[in-house]
Amino acid sequence: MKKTVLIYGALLAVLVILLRVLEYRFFVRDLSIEIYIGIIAILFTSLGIWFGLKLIDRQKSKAISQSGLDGFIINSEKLRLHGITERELEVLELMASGLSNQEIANKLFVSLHTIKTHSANLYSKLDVKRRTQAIRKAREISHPE
Amino acid sequence: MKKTVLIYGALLAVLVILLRVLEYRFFVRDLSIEIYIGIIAILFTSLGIWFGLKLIDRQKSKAISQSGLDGFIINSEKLRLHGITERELEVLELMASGLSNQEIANKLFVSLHTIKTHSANLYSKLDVKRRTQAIRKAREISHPE
DNA sequence: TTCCCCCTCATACTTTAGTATGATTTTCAC
DNA sequence: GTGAAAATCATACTAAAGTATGAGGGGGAA
Repeated sequence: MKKTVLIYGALLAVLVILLRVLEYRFFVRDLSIEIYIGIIAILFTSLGIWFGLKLIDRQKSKAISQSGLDGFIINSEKLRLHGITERELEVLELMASGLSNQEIANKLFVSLHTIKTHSANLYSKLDVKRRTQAIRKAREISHPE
Repeated sequence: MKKTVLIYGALLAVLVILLRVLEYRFFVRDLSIEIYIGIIAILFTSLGIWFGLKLIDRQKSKAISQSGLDGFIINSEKLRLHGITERELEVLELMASGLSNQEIANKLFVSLHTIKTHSANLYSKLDVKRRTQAIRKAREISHPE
C-alpha cells in the first residue's frame, strides 16, 4: 500500500517534470499557455478518473460481497464451499450477465489477462470447460431442488 | 447526456481561465512553475476522481435495474413472437445447457456451419452479440418480472 | 407453379475464449 | 515478519465463437 502511494507519487512527479521539459523544448512560451494548461488538465483529469475508479472498485467489491446484494445466481455461501473466491464470484456474475472477458476487464479495471486467469481458476473449481457451463453449474449449486 | 458534457466542458474551461487569471495576479512567474503545475495537477486529479465517481454511479443504477432471473425453461410461445424458429429454439436450449457449437452439431446431426448459421440468426433476432447474452435474454423473455 | 421461408452447408475471415506457465504483489492470519 | 492464499499481469499458444456472404433443396401458400 505504501509502495503504491510512492509509485503514484513518483509517477506524478515524473509527469510534472516531463511537462516542464516539454515546455522549454517546444513551447518556449510562444505557444499560448492556455493550451499548455489544457493539456495538463486533460492528462491529470484522466489520471484522476482512472485512479478514482480503481479505488472505488476495490471498496465496492468488498461492500457488495458482504451485503449479499443482488438477485442473481449467486448464493455466495454455497459457491464458497467449492473454493471460489470473492473476485472469482464477481467475474462469474458478470459472465452470467453476458459480458465478454474484455468487458469484464474494463468494468473491474484490470487486464484481460487477469480475467482469463480468474475464469480459468473458476472453471477448474466448478469442474467445467466453458463459461456457459460455469453459469449453469453455478445456478444449480445456488438453487438446488 | 450531451448537455452534461457541455456543462462539464464549460466548467473545465472556467477553471482553466481562472487559473490563468490567478497566474497573472499572484504568481507573476516568480513562483516556481513546478508548484504551479502541481496545483493544477492536484486540482484536476481531484476533478477526475469526482467525475469518475459520477460515472460509476450512473452505471451502477443501470446495471442494477437489469438483473434477476431463475431457472431456465424456455417458453416457446413468447420466444416465437420474436420470430424464432423451432430449430433455433433447439439450438438455444442446447446452448443454455452449456454445449459447444460442435457438440450441438453432433447432437442434432448437422454440420458445425449450420449451427453457426442458426446461432447467428438467433442473435440477430434476440438483438444480442454472444451466446451468454442470448441465454440471458431468452430467460428474461420466458420469465418476465 | 412460383415465391418465400426454413434448413442446410460452405468458404474465408476476425474476434473471443480458453490453456499453460511463470512472475510479482497484497492481504491476512499465525 | 513469515507464509499461504489471492489478485494481478504477461507471453504464447490453440480452440472455439462469431461475421459475411453465397447457395441449393424442400415445402407450404398465393
